Amino acid sequence: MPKDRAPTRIQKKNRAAILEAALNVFSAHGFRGATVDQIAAEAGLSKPNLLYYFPSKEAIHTALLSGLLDTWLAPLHELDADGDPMEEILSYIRRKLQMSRELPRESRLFANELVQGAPRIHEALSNDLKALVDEKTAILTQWMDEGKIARLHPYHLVFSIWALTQHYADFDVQVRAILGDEDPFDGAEPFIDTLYRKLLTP
Amino acid sequence: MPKDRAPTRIQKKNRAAILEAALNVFSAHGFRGATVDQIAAEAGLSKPNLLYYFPSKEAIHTALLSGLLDTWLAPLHELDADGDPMEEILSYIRRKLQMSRELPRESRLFANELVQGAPRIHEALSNDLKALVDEKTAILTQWMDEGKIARLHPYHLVFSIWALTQHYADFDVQVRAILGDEDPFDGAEPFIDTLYRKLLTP
DNA sequence: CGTGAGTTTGACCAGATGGTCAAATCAAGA
DNA sequence: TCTTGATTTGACCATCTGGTCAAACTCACG
Repeated sequence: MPKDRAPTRIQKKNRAAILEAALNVFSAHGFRGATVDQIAAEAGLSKPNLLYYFPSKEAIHTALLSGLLDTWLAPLHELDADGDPMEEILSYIRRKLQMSRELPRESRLFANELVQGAPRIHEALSNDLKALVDEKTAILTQWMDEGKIARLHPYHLVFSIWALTQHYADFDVQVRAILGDEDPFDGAEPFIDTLYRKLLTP
Repeated sequence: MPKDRAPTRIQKKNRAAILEAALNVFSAHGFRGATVDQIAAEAGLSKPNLLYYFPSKEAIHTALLSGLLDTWLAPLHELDADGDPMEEILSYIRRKLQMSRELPRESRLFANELVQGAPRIHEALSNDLKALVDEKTAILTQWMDEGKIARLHPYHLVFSIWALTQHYADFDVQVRAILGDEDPFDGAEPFIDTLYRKLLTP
C-alpha cells in the first residue's frame, strides 16, 4: 500500500486510471458482477498492482461512490432561493438531464446500487441526500406559499425530476430500442420542459 | 430432468417454488449477484434438486423474465382506443403505479436487467415491446390529432409514465430515505394524477 | 405388494474470483 | 552513481460457484 504522504505522479495517474476503469465496469455489471481482474485489465494494470493502490474491491467501489456523490448532487445544490422560481427549477432540470446525457455511467452506477437496496450507500442517502433535499424542498414550499409556482407535494416533485431525467441514462437500452435512430435527448428536453412548465404554472 | 409429459403435482409445486424464490433473489441481487444455492435454499430444495427442474441458472432467469413480461405489459395492452382519452391514459397510469406498489420485485427484476444493458431480453424489447408501444402510441397520436389531449411527443409521454411509476419500486430505498415514515404511494398517486391532468389537458 | 418412473441427495469437479506475498524492478534525490 | 523507498509481478491460496453423477429414496398405480 502506498504510504500516505503526498501522492507521487505515478500514484495520481494509477489511482485515476483505476477509478475510471472501475466506473466502466461497476456501472455496466454492478458490484457483484464486476471482477477485480476486469477492472485491472481495463486500467492497464496487473491485479496485484491494482490491489497495491486499493486494499480491496469494496474499497474501490466505496471510493468511487463517495467521490461521485458530490458531482451527482451538484445540480440540486445550485438551486437558488433568490432566483426566479420557474427559471430555477427548469434550469435544475436541464442540468439533471444534461448529466444523464453526459455522465450515463455515473447514473447507472448509482442506479445499480439503489435497485439492489443501496447496501453500501444507505447512510449517505439518509444523511447527506436527505439533508440536501430537505433544504431545497423548503425553498420549493416557500415558492408555493408565495403563489409563485403551483402547489404540489415538494418531495414528489423532486422524485419526478429524478425519475424523468435519470430514466434516459439508466434505461438507455429500452429507450433506444423504441426510439430507433432518433436521439433520445433531442425529444426528451422539450418534452420535459413543456411538462414542468405546465405542471408548475399556478 | 422431468419428462415433458403433463407435469405431476410435485413438479408443479417445485417449479412454482423455484420461480418464486428466484424472483426474490434475482430482483434483490441481479443475475450475477444471485447464486443457485441461495435460490435453492429459499425454495426449500437442495441445489442438485433445483437443477433437476431447471437445467441452469440462466434457464431459471429466462423462464422468470419471459413468464413475467406479459404481466408487466398487461396495463398498456388494456389502453383502449375507444375509451375516453384522458380517462384511458389516467387509468393506465394508475394501473402502472399499482403494479409498482404490489409487484416491486418484478419491477426491480426488469430494472436490474435494463440497467445492465438488458443482455438477456434485448430481443424482447426490440420486438414485443416496440410493437406494443408503436400500436399504443398510434392511438395517442390520433387523440392528439383530434384535439382530445395536448400534443406531445408520444414516445416520451410513454417513457415519462414508466419513469414516474417505476421509480417508486426501483428506487424504493432512496424514496423512503427521504420520505421517512410517510407511505410513498399515498403522495405519489395524487401527484402523478395531477401532473398528467395538467400535462394532457389541451 | 411390487415395480418402474419420478424425485432427492451427498460427494464431487473444474473454473472463477478476491486476495496475499516475497522477490524483482524502477525512479528520484543525495 | 548509489541508495532507498516506490512500484510491479509471477506464483500461489482459499473460497465460492455453477454444474454433474450415481446411488438412494418415494410415489402412484396395476
